[in-house]
Amino acid sequence: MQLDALLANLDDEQRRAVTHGEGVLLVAAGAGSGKTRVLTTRIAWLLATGRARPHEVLAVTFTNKAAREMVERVESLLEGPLRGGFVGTFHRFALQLLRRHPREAGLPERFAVCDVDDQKRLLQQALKSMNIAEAELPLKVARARLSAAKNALLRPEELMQQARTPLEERIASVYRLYQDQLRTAGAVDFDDMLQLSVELLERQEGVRRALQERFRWLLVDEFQDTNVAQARLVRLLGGPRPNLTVVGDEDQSIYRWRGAEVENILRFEEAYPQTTVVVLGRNYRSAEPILAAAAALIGHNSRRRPKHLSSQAGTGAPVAVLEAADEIDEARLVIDELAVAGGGTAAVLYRTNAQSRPFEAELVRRGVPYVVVGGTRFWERAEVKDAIAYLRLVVAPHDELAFRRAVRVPARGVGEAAMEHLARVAAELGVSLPEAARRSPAGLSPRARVALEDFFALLAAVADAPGPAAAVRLLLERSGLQEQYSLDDEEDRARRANLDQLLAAAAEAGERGLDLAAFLDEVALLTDADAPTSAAAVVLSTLHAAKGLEFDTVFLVGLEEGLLPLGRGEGESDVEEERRLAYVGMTRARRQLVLTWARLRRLYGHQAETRPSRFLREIPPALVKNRSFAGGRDAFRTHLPQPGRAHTEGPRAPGPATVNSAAPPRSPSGGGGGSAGSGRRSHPDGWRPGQRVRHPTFGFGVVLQVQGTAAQLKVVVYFDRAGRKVLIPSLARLERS
DNA sequence: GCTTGCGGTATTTTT
DNA sequence: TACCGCAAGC
Repeated sequence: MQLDALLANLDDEQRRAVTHGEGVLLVAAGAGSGKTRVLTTRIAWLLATGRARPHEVLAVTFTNKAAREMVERVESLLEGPLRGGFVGTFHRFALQLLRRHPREAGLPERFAVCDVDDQKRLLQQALKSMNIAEAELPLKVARARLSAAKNALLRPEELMQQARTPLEERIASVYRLYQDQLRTAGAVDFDDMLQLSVELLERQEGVRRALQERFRWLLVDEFQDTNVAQARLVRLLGGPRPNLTVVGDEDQSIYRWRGAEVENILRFEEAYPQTTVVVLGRNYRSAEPILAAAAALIGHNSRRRPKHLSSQAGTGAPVAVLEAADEIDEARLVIDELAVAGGGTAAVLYRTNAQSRPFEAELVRRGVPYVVVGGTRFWERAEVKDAIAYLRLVVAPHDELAFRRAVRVPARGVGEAAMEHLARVAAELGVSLPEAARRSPAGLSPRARVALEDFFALLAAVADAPGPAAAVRLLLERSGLQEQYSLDDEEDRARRANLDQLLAAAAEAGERGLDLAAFLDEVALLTDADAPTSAAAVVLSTLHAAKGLEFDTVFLVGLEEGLLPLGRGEGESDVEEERRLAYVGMTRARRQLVLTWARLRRLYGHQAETRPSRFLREIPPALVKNRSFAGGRDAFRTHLPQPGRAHTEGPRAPGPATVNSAAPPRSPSGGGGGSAGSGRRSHPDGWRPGQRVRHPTFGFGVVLQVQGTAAQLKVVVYFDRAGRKVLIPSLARLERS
């Protein structure tokens, strides 16, 4: 691509960031200022000008989705594939590094990656063996503390030294024990990946040098969310004369509770004195009043660089504030308003997942398609993890955690007693737990012994299967994992279908040339099928999950003291993070922003009076159109559009009578709304949003969204009875109906 | 060793 | 209100 063309559509600031040469660059990118565009164009520019060769580029993001998007956009700019460099998440980079140098990192050759469940189980074991009661140190707290320690690069000894109270000492001891057990199991957890990578690079000069020489260009997205370990990793990779670009916005830092250090970006110039700073100050997303309101709000934070964002998205309606009687009324008001808003994408954003309920109920009642972002995600579902545990054991025969999980499901008569016996035998023989089980030692019940023999025979067969798909298919057929779920129960059928999806994912990985081990590594780092950026449905999402998305209309709901900001207004820094959260929510809106609160809210079963959020007061009245309904619902509702054309594809529509009083949220008029993968066009592969389909397990549904093409084709379907599913039509038996 | 009932507890969750 | 994790029965 021509250089001119590459730079043609950038504003001055963006261009300055993109064409910065060597050295350290901080791009302070306000909401909607074209951050991703700058990052991707910069990579393309570095390559196109010959400053960087592809294999010298290391770009890190936080999510797989962001990484994927980055690759796609760079490739489209370059009009060709991007090969040789690394674009991916911090964790993927770290895992790759550890896989390449397990010895140097002090790990066994084929170490396992343990998931959250494994982690909890190990930790629980540790707590139990130390006789620590749940009341003294709840599992959750322990996990959070250990994670925080690891993210801060503290080893058990160091944590012990820092301990001020007996409880802190206990935590440090738990940490040590947990870590020992993890190593004995030959496993690393998520936080280890980063911590061990840092240690590896600090200790092994050769490895460090090699990486520094290879990756001459580093780029980091969402720098405001980095923790100590990640910042340190970046520092080590950069070496003495880094070519480092970081992009971020402290106002959108919302993961402090997970170890993110806003200081990393606020004090970046202290850490890298030679930094050039480019401020992207033009917002291309939100209409003027929305941006002004958001700016006024975030202006109340003190831990930030003062900045000006100017709207390039034109004027629009003032921000509306709606007062509802209670949370049910809130849902009704919002969906009413949605009907009036007409056209474009829309989202309801809330602080806590529990708030989605009334909205779901109301949307179902009216037959409006909707999508809930988050919830229990595919890869976290028990049935999927059970199957994965088997596969892990095939790849790493000594994976104790996988063994413990797999052997329990389906129940085969190997329970706690047998496990304890095996653990003793393992300790005596000095072998791993699965190895002990393989030897079928004396002292087991005959039933357990036979069960174990069958179990390992199955694993051997799976191991011999050619490729991941065959392995999964064999596993599902022979293990009973599929049969343990009935065909009558709705939940169970969904579980079966999820296992089918696992098979589909394995097949897809196989097509990409991955073997079973590589497939599992990928799975370990995967969390979700893509969150929808836009769909022919209303999006319900927590504020956290909405980061990075945008919608024509946004409803930010539950603006009450105690809910947003959440909690009991303890530390001021907590309130600042809550304010950032509200800010992130507001700046998701392109054309229209509606803020709501309810006078009464049912929380944990009790209804209580609320007070409007301080955040509402922090927005100047001039920017807001207040529409309070003292008596609840009246005048406004009479403005409801008439039912009109039936929107028959509505999910869970029991019959025409209840179908539709709200217009389809993405109306055919479209307007300026159609950005990502726009919904209505018919798809070359024959699937299009709105189409009715049928699936042998899920029954009837409607296509919400079509992503990708050909073999990569995925369709998002909202099933009347099973809800939202992402399917791969080439594998799932999906039919038009 | 696996299913039923009770009580305590409640954020947010990129990997 | 709802779920989850623990304690007692088949």
